[in-house]
Amino acid sequence: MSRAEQKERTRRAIINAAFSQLSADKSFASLSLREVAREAGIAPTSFYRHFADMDELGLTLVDEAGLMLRQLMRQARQRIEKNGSVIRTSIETFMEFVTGNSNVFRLLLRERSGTSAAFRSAVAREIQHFVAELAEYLRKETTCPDELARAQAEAMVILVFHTGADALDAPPEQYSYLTSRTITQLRWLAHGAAGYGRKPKS
Amino acid sequence: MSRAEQKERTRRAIINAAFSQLSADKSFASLSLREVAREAGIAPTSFYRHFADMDELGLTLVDEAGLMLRQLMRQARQRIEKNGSVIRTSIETFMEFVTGNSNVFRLLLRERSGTSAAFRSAVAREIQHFVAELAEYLRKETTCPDELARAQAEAMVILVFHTGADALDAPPEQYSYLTSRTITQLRWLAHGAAGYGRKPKS
DNA sequence: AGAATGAGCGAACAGTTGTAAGCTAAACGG
DNA sequence: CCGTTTAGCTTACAACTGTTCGCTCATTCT
Repeated sequence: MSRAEQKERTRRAIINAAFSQLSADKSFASLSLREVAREAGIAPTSFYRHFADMDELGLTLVDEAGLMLRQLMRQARQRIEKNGSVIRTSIETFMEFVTGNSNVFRLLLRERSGTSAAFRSAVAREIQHFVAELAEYLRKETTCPDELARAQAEAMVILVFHTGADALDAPPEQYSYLTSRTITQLRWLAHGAAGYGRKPKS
Repeated sequence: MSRAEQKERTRRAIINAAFSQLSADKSFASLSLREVAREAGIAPTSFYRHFADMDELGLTLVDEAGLMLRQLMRQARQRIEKNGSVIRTSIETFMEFVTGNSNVFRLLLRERSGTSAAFRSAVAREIQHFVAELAEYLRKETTCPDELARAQAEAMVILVFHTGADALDAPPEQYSYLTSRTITQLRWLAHGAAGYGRKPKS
């Protein structure tokens, strides 16, 4: 086997080891270098051949998680074309991701407010992809001015993201309730934003 | 000095030590028992005279943080009576809390998605106080049916909470923008919920 | 006054952590 | 084919962790 090939292989082993150790009771911050190395089947010191420290690994994980999210968006678009029903399809796709890759979602959820500024901004950047894309859609589809389209998109993404977080601690029989609740909230936002030029009431 | 009195005093010293060690780069989870004891000016082993373990301390901190939040709500109500402008006053009061007690807010923000189920539900409970109170207000003030009032209140609280989180990483000159953006979002919600009986469009 | 209680302490423990130094051996480049 | 490169290893160390044990000594109770 080629050397570069083998190196990439154990690099992936490290990444996978890290992902697989994440859980409801174990955050990335509570992961130790040695633990990861052990799970990856390498000596602790070999870790350094691939990452300078745990932070570098963490940023890689966030990047990969963001990648999965973007693939998800593409998948959601396909479904929408065949299905119509933009809001419902989007949320349901997202919920499937959250429940099917809960550890990946948890990583983003936690590091969004974690102790590393670099992590926080990395997660924020991934979320902004969502917001930007949704905002563009809203600009095309509605008569919303640019600035307000963004604010609307941000609110929507926050609510959906938060619903995902709720789902992590909720029993599966509540998923459909959570989904429909969020659909209602998003419709309110869309409806409110549509019928609302500017009203400086307070 | 009475014994109980003195005990309460060092108990507070421990709590204050823990709070004061929290920061943008230091979460409760990354706090060690010895660190807290050192800051509180006691021997590590003396910690156990007051708390069974760090988790118990953490739950106490969450409770205290929740208490501060409830005091904040009361304060906001007073301001509203003198000031009118419900939405703006509420958000501004909240933002003052976030910026003035950022470490307390960060605790709630982080433990909401932390690794301890007990912490998560403790924070969720505190947030539910907000939601319940706001939902009751909406029921009185509007024609919203109960279930929808709750959904509306939840969305609003989430958005406000999230704005607080944004403020933690934003330069102070952006606070007013964040505030007005959130006001807009809340108005959309209120407006959308008001003019919306039930419309099964998708 | 005398006994009991309990907050706080120091020493010690077994465990874990990140990381440095130096070696081996296999893949590579000339 | 021989020298260089380098992924991975073992060993080692110093720092820190949570927790147990037994002691002191001021407050409290009888």
